[in-house]
This record gives sequence, C-alpha cells and structure tokens, in this order.
Amino acid sequence: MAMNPADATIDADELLALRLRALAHPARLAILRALAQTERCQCGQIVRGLTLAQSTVSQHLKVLKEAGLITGTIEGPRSCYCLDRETVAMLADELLPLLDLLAAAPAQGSGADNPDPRADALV
Amino acid sequence: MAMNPADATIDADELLALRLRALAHPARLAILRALAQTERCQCGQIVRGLTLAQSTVSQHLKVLKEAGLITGTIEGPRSCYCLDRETVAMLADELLPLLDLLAAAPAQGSGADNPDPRADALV
DNA sequence: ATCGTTTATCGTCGATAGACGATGATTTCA
DNA sequence: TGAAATCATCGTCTATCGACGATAAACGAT
Repeated sequence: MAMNPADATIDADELLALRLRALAHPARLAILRALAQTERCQCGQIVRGLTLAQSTVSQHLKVLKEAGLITGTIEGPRSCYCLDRETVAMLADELLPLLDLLAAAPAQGSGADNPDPRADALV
Repeated sequence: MAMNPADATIDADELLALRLRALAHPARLAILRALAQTERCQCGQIVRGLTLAQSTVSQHLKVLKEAGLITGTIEGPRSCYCLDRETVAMLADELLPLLDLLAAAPAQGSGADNPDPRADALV
C-alpha cells in the first residue's frame, strides 16, 4: 500500500498528516461513512448522495485514494470504490495512542513549576 | 470552548473536520506532543524546538487554538500555552467510533451483490 | 523613560485546496 | 456502427495555507 515514489521520503508524521488531511473534509467524511455501509459503491451513487458536481466528488475520491483510505477499481464503464479497512485500522492504531498521549496528564517531572523544561524533545 | 460567532452555523462534521485539519500538519503534531510532555510551555521554547520562524510557529499555535485543542494565556511579556486535554478527549470520543465504523465490516443486508443499495443515506 | 525581550499581527509570496464546466476515454446497449 | 452512460482528467477560478520578514504591542529591567 502506498508505494508511489513520492512516499519514499515521507516520514511517519507526514504520512499521518496526509491521512488526517484526507479525513478533514465534510464531504470526504460523508463519502467514507457511505462506503462503510455498503462496502462496494459506485461513483454515481456517491455523486447522487452529495450536492456536489461529479468532477468534485471524483477529486475527493482521488484524495481518499491517495491517502490509502479507499481503493478504486474500474468495472466496465463504472468505478467501484471500497474502503481500505486495513489502512483505516492502521490509522486508528496510530491515532489512538497519540490522542491518549495528548489527553493524559503530563509525565511526572515536567511539572508546571519547572522553570527549565527541555524543549529539545520537539524535533 | 469554541464560542466564537463563526461556530454558530457549524455542523458536527465541519467541527470535526476543522479539528482534524488542525491536527493534519507535522509541525502542529510536534507542537502538540511537546505540550503533552510539559503541560505549560512558552512560545519561545516551541520556536527553539522547531526549525521554523517565530511568526510561523505563532500561526500554527493560532490554528491549534482556534480548533480548541490548546489554550493560550498571556503571562506578562510571554505566552503560556497548554493542551486543552478536555477538547482532545472529546475529539477522541468522536473519532474512535468513526474509525471503528470505518474499520468494521459493513452492516448486513448491504452486501456486495446488492444491485440497488440506497445511496441516499449519504446526506 | 528607555531598552531589550517576547510574542502577535500584518503584508507578501508561492503553492495548494476546492469547486465547477468541458472534454475525453471506455464500455454497454440498441 | 452509433448513441448513451459513466467516470477521470484538464483547465480555470477563487480562497486558503504555509512560510517568511518586518513591525507593533506588552512587559520587565535598568
């Protein structure tokens, strides 16, 4: 999955950001939810379900596909899109620990009163 | 949290997309991780930890603040930023069911061979 | 009162996102 | 073979992002 050359020099955070960015649009959220229900979905069905032009929907599908969240196969004159549930699960596995880390109390020793917390841990 | 007037006409997906978009940048991920460690962090520490101009970091902080993910308070000549762990937790609570839904097998009855799946469930 | 420090904001620039219509490619059906 | 349907891609337009330097604002220290 995701073997196009542009990914060669992508670090983990860039890939995560790419996928989050793919999620970060109401139309794409709607598309993903629709795919979650029907498993296989033709482009036209998605277009009819949204109030967007066909070309716009096609571009959203392309973004989702480039992020690896969906797969698209051509079937005759139409295209069949499917969720890539494996990639979604991988994203979840990456995202949940991160959100846990962010929501949890900070590690001991770097309390609020520390006048000199190391900021070098950033990069 | 997030009471600025622009939010008045925002639906749930737009708010979710706004927050995902705030997450979807490597620099902002790094900032959030740093804040997770130290709880209270001055802007200057974050700037020194990244290889970005101070003004750029300030803009990233603004994006995170507008998404409600962090809070910023002025303390004398400097600013103290904190994670809004409550909002992060709320985001996680919204995101996890969504990712579960996307990663899980589709609901029965809308199988692959159904020639006429309803697509109206989209909007 | 002035200077230095720290941070936010402004203005600018190039790049990208998001929308659309038009066009093209491909396949099915008559 | 020709016509219709379906979808991807192209070109265009506007708006926003992401980066920077320069500047302004706020405060502490001298």
